Amino acid sequence: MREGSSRGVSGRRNGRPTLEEVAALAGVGRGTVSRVINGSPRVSEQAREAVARAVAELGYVPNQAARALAGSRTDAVALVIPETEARVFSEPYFLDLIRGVSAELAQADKQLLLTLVRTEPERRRFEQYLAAQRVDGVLLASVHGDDPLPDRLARLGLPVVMNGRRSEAEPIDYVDSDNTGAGRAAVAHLVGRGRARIATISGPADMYVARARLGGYRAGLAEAGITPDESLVATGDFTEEGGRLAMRALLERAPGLDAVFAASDVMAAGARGALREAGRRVPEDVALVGVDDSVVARLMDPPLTSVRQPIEEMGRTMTRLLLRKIADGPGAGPAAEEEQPRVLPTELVVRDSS
Amino acid sequence: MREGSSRGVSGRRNGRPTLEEVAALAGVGRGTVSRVINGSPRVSEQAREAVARAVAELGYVPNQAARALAGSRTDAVALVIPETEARVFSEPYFLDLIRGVSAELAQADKQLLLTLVRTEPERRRFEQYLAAQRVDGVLLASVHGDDPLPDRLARLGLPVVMNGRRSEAEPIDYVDSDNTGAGRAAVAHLVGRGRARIATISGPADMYVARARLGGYRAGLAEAGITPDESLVATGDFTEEGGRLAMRALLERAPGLDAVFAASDVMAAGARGALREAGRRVPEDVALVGVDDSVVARLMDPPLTSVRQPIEEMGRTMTRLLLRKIADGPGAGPAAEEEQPRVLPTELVVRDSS
DNA sequence: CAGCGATGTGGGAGCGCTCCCATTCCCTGG
DNA sequence: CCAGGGAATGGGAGCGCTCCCACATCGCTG
Repeated sequence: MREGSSRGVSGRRNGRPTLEEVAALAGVGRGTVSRVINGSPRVSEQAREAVARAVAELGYVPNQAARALAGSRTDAVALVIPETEARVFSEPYFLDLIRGVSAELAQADKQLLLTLVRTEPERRRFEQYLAAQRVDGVLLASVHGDDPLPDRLARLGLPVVMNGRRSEAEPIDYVDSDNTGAGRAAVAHLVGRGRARIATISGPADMYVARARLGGYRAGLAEAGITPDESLVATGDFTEEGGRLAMRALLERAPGLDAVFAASDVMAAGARGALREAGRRVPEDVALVGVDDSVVARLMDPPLTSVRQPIEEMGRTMTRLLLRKIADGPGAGPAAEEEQPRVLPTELVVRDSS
Repeated sequence: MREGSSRGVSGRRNGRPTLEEVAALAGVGRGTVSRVINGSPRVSEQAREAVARAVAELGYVPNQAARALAGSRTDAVALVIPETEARVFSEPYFLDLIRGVSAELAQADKQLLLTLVRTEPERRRFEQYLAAQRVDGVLLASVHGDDPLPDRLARLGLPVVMNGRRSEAEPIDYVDSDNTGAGRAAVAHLVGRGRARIATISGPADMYVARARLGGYRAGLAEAGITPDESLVATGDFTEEGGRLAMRALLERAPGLDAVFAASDVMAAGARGALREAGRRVPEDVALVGVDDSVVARLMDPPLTSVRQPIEEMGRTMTRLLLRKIADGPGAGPAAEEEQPRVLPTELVVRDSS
């Protein structure tokens, strides 16, 4: 009698209870149930308890679609990974990033919509999704120097936070790791190991991350009072093969080098191959340092000294920043500078290669 | 005049055009627009064109929430990765899987909802999400032998497809790689290389994938007419350290072994370390074969012979299967046996370790 | 030429919420 | 003792779609 008749209001397709039914069972109105569900303070203790009981008894879970429609918010956030540029980073990078984002979103009870866009059509389709108001905000990973997407999204009024930046003066909110510091730390370490002819294998010059690490390398040399030598600078494309080729070029140009700072572990792995070919021992003849501290570094022979980035933490931080922007509502502009650290510190992990 | 007045029907929060407005501009009814949008054949060519023009002019994109609410389907699919068991697989595994799933979903214009569940509370929360009808179906990765989740979901009436199975007689739809074949191929290769005392480092016995690979190893020996020797079988936990310990145990028990089939690349890496400690050369003294063909295999010294799984293809196949189940509607039962291959072939990649 | 099914169409009736206004009730101060 | 103002509440009015029924309209058949 307590419920029964009021329950089967209509021949519902699926048997899930609705807010209305919870209200009936709790003996209150729809509004009150909604308030309880959404944690409004304007509810009596008594009503709150009655509703809680009814929710438990019916196993009520609010219908997300209805919420989104009525409230024009989705409680979902998109993480966009342009797959074309995925190999830029050593392999586990994205999984770590996803892990951080996912954990932080789960905590806030938001959904993660993962979007790998590899082709232009997929990209267009993705913009359609955004237009269909499927997400409250967007996280952008691995943004290239001239990518127009971030600005386009921002202009749409959609909150956006990027992982990494496109240039020094990035107008859009971002979270990055201290790439300059990474280069400096690597060089300082090598200098401390008594190396003097320190080369570097940099990434493509059109990527900020590559320029920053190269800048750190130069700064490190300057701090150690070492005269820079451009023949010690080679460029790779963040792939293993690129690292191998760059290393060969370096050995040819500057056979006297005694250390190499590679801007990624994967390039370091390539470089290691080239060194082996050339009969140079690591670390005896040439010390080697990479960036990322990925599996690759641990598995190399000898294990690679590498500068670790707090990837998962970047994911978490990005997500916090985005959620804050979403909560602040539209027109709030970029988040205040101080609120969150935008550039996270890196850390040198010393192994046997240096 | 053509539109104008009929447009600003209400002081809408956000300026996106609605189906109603498209209908007005096209000079047809709401129903017709809906039919055109959803590709119904019951529309005259003339109406279809008028609607198409109006859609283009207004830049109309259907509101997903409204669609989901009215149509009780979400056009989204969840991929669940239990993070606790993530290390079971070599690192790039999940990214490859995600890649395959994502590509296939994008093609079908569905959204990917990625859910990493690592803790019990997160898991419960996830079940809540499902109850909130946020997805049309679920893809489950890395399912453990006694995981009740698949059955629970299936009982909820939610279409489910798993990656891998829990046992030989898996009642729920799955896509797996030919783990038995992987073991057989590895052993056949080693036999072909003239090895006779072939050991194996298996995974935990409560995981089907481990049992299957071990079964393949045994079958391979039988096919080669080699008498099995249980002292040549050790068990690891799919980690590097586990591989190392297992290898040490094997060397102790069966010093005369001349080859090892490790059930994962990562365990092979651990085994390689133990072999080095023991002064055994690879491949001269002991030939080594792994499974996964991951980065790890390529970077080992010497590069590791490994059995490749078509991970991305598994992701694609799972997704196709799930989409089909969703399209077939509830109560359609498990998909017909023949429609899709459930067990994808593996492939031996020979490198210098054997 | 009436009669019928096939085909195209418009629009009502929801889907299950949130928003917000109106109402009720109770406590305060004058 | 009554006006006035909060606090708690009920419920109407949508949100933008899909579903489906009812209503043309057409070309056939017998």
